[in-house]
Amino acid sequence: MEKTPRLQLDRAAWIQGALDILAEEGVTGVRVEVLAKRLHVTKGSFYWHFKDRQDLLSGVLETWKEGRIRDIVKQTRREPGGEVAQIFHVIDVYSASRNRKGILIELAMREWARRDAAAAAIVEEVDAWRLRCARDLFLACGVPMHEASTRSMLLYAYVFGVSMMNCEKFDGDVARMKDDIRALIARSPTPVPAAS
Amino acid sequence: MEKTPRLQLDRAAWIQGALDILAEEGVTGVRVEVLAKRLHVTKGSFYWHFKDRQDLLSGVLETWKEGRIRDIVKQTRREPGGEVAQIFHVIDVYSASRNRKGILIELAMREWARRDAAAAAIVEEVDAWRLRCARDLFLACGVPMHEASTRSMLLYAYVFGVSMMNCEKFDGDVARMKDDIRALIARSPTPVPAAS
DNA sequence: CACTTTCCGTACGGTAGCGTATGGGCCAGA
DNA sequence: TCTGGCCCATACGCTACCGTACGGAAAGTG
Repeated sequence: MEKTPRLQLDRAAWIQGALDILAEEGVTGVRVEVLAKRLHVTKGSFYWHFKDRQDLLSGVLETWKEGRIRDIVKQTRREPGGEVAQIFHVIDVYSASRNRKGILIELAMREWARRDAAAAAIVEEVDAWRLRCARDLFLACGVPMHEASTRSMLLYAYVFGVSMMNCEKFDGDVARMKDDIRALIARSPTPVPAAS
Repeated sequence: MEKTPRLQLDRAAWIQGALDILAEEGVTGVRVEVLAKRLHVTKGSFYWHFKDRQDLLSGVLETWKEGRIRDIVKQTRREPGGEVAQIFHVIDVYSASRNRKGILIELAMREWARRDAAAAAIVEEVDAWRLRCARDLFLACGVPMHEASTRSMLLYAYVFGVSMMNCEKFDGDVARMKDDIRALIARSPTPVPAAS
């Protein structure tokens, strides 16, 4: 009762290691022999579990995709009454300060997607899920459809934009600026009294 | 009267080629022999102009930094009366749709900066210039200091955020959404009648 | 015409990484 | 105890790079 999961678990271990390296070095850094050394085994093991390097990378893509979709669904599951607070929460969770490794993987993933069609497709799919989920939150706040789309896109673009900047030396009060921006994005200036 | 510039021009040619590859493949892609092949010469030439690969990369950093600083200064040089229009202009110029190669270099640069201290310092410097220039534009529009800082950061983060997304399949009317976002960022909700 | 400097080609040693072949330990089941 | 499948180690050939050594052509300089 452990044989089949044992094999799967080993594939998962390789993939997890690959994700670690991906965060540190990018796609070009995930190399079979380096990864093997890190897991204290040799290539012999790797080529038993995987057909080749591309096979591993496909596994990484699939694993990442499923994890990200599960996560955004979880983070935006509506708890009645707290919709606005939840938008703040989402911005925090996906911000660079916390969740450092997640952001690094995110960036590596997009760098990868720029040069690989398969990765691009996965990233696109994840982006679509996230944009939909964020938009649904705005809709639940009473923001009309079109503006909900716009704001969710701004939210998403902003979150990834700041993760690429080292803005700590721009102005002393970056924290307060980020709060202001967060409020600017989450606030609903057209509350719409009621639908109809 | 051509000797000194001739040598400099050759270094510049190598650096230009390196920037091309940087846009396509990232830092790890700029390799001496590959670059040489692209320029239809051999490594022998390269190691005449450069001490080693790192020497080339340093040149790339320096060249890019100077170009970017010159550019942001040029794009935000105040033309009296058109400050708001100029903010729109800046957003357009630094947007992903046009200037494709520039954006690719930008992203590659940041990927590089994440793993190299020298590159990180250069990027930080360029970011600081751009944030200052953008903030000055908002100030010229009558936006108070603190909000000018906030808005310039949002502008900057947004522009680079969208450049990382393939949002074309999220909603049919991405163009209109982008217009709305642009207006949201550029608009000044606290016009401030006059200073004092 | 020598002589030097500039610039590039060729050849070499060395490392890192991919994928394959092959063997061997270990454990289950007959 | 023997056997076959599971999992990994070792060894090999191959390619892509880096950096160095050296030689040679071309062009300037006296």
